[in-house]
Amino acid sequence: MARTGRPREFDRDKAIDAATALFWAQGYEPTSLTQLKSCMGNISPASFYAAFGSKEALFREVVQRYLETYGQVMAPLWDESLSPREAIERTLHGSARMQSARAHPTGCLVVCGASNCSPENEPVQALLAAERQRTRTGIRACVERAIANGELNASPATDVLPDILTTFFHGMTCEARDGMRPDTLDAAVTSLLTLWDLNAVKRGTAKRPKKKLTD
Amino acid sequence: MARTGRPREFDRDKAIDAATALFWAQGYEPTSLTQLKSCMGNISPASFYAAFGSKEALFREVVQRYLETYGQVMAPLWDESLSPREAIERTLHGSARMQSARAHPTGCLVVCGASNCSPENEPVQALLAAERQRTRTGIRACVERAIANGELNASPATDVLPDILTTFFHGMTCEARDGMRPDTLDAAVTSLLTLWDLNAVKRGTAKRPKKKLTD
DNA sequence: ATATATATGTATCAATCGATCCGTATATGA
DNA sequence: TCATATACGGATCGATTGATACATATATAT
Repeated sequence: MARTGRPREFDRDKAIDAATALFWAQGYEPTSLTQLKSCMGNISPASFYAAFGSKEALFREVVQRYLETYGQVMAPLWDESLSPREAIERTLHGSARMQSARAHPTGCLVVCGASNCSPENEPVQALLAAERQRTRTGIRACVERAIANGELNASPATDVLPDILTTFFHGMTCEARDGMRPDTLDAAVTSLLTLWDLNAVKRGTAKRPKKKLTD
Repeated sequence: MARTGRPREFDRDKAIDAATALFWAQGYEPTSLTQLKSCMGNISPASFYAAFGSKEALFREVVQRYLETYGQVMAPLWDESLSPREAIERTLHGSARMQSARAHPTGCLVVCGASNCSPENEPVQALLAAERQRTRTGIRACVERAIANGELNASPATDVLPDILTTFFHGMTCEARDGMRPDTLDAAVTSLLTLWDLNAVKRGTAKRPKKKLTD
């Protein structure tokens, strides 16, 4: 049964998409209610607050939407049907291309969405920090699974491999924002994964590139 | 000869240091004049504007100060008395420890000082972006010098090496801000540099670690 | 002593911030 | 038809933003 009351005159989903683009490009704090209402189709303050509650509540919906769409480039991290190497590879390549694509703001909303924040908006910071931590955990789990699988050697190098991958991953936001091209970022990912292969257990059927590692 | 007029009642240098800490921790836009005046010793608006001109002008002085102090961890990049490998190594290790030190805000001011910015403050963004570009150029120059010196092979892997190093370098800000410990970040740098050594030209006197690469 | 130059304290500016109130419009349910 | 529920337009809230005005205080220069 349809909901009672006067129907909304704007598309709530499209409004969230528009807000996502704005928050993604500018970050949480610099994005004003005026800008938001404007990009959502010049809706009134009353409509805004009735539909979303507050700026922070809208941002939380935006993050949720982002994670369900663009953020799905990270999904391979938690897909245990993939080999750990493939999971990492797909995640990094996918993220590199997504973050540097020109169809939307560059970089990662989770990394740069609230990187400059007043103390009063610490909860917003914390929301994104928790999500970044989830990524770290996912990357580390892949490496540990590879060690458990016998795909990677256990060694000091594989101990720090998650930190390297994570640091590089988070650095892509800065590079993409500063204009690095998708192909360039993608090639960097490919080469970085040499660090994985260096520590791969050598077998007849090992997943190693056919070309020389250094080429 | 001493300057005419009533002398300033606060220490301009210390005020800039205090402002640096604040801008570093919060970023340009979220840092208010009220906070700045407060941390500078409760100076008045008149004193502030007489001494610094504007919030943006102060920020430019702060960036200058930062580059001359903390930012000097990057100096090896342009020190041609060092081998390229040493220059990169010292820069990354020094930056890793500086950015994660607890004596001051974590991360790099140049990376995160204006990462969330309204369109109206684009010049501030541009100031830091130009500095980041300078870093990229410096890193690339080191790699190219190493190739010219014969320390590194010219190859697709060395072509993308600057991009990998730069991306990792810029990612350290996120990791440091999220609490990564100095030793951890430092160890990641050490391991990342394996990518350099993989492409080092092999000679009897080559600068290669004595231990196995993967350890 | 007087002029000049700079700094300070206080009050205040216009603009914008996120958010709320109120009267009205438009839908459904009984 | 009338009650209920939701959305809308527009005015406005108090707080804060970066910045300025003006009178006064304190130094040097002549």
